Parts: sequence; C-alpha cells; structure tokens
Amino acid sequence: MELLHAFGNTLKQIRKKKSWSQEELAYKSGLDRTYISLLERGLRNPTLLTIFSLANCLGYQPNQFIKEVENIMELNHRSDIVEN
Amino acid sequence: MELLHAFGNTLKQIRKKKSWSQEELAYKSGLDRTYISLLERGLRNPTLLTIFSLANCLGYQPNQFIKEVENIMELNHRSDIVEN
DNA sequence: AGATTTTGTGGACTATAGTCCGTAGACTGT
DNA sequence: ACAGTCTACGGACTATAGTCCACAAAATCT
Repeated sequence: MELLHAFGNTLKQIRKKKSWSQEELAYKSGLDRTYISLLERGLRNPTLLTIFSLANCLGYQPNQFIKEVENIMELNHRSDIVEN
Repeated sequence: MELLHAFGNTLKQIRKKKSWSQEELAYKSGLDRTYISLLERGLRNPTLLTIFSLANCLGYQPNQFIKEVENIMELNHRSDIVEN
C-alpha cells in the first residue's frame, strides 16, 4: 500500500469511528467535501497545514495520526491482495 | 510560532545536526535546493509525500519528525520574542 | 419499493507547491 | 584580503492542491 492510499484509509477509518459523514468533517475542518472524498480515495497529496487541521478535528495529535498512517502502510505492505 | 516556521526550524535543526548542506539534503531527497531553503524559512507548505521523503532522508520516522515539529511549536509558543 | 442521506465523479477554476535558472550575500578558513 | 562553500532571493515556469457547482450512484432506513 502506498502512502496516499494509506493516508486516505487512515482518514476514512478514523472518521467512521466517530460516525461522521464526509460533509461533517469537511465543515469542521474548513475543507471542501469533495476534497475529503478525494483524500479518502488516495487521489490527493495533502499539505502540512491540511494534515494538521484534519488530525486536530478528529481529536488526534498530528504525530499520532501520522503514526497510524505508517502502521496502516506497514500492515498492508505484505499482502498483495488488499485494496479496500 | 506558527506551523510552517516550526517545520522549517525542525528541518534546519535536524539537517545541521548531521552537518549537511541544503544542497546535500536536496540531492538525497530529490528536491530542489532553493525549495529546501524556502522550507527552512517557513515560506512553503510541504505535502505529505515531501514530508515523508525529507523525514526518511534524515533518518527519522515521519511521526517522530512531526512530533519534533509539535514540540518546537509548543516550545516557542509562550515566548513572543523568538524568531530565529 | 420509495425517501433520504451519503459518497463518487466530472468539469472549470484559483492559488500555491515545487523546479530551474541566475546572482548577490554571508560565512569559513587561510 | 582572497578563495571557496553555503544560503537568501528573484523571476519565470509547470504541476497539482484545494474550491465550487451540479448530478449520478450507493448506501441506509422505514
């Protein structure tokens, strides 16, 4: 699993854990809903400010959030099967 | 201290700890030297891929690197004096 | 099945990330 | 003072981050 998809999956997973819609997250983070959608599908490469904004909105310290991304990346690294 | 400057200071500090020039880091990370300069001065907002690339080049796990950024941001938060 | 909410997706657009050139300043060592 | 290395900075450029509109496709609920 490559980085942008790992980020997207992390984002989606954490958002769903809070039972938020993309629209809710978009509103709270000040980003566009369609952009959240693109991020979750691994089609965009967010900037530092965007990453911090999203992490904070979701109640994560940015470094914790990034650690999750690294974990998910490592987790799905071995199996070739995956792709949510 | 706001985020982009904290990132820049973190980057500069870690680079200097290894006694690398901006040019060396640029070469190893595949980025442009002038861009490294802009980053260190807090004038650019790097993307996820760029952050991971730089952190890895410098021998940091990205989440450790981000934690450093958070620390430096918090450190210099109270004093109004600062600005390297 | 039908109504409602949520998500995917396209297109058009603006702002800025990141490159590449050159040159002037700063710093270090001799 | 001079030479060499390193960094700041300008301008011009391309690629892409991020917005906004509208609509279709899924998913969820009753």
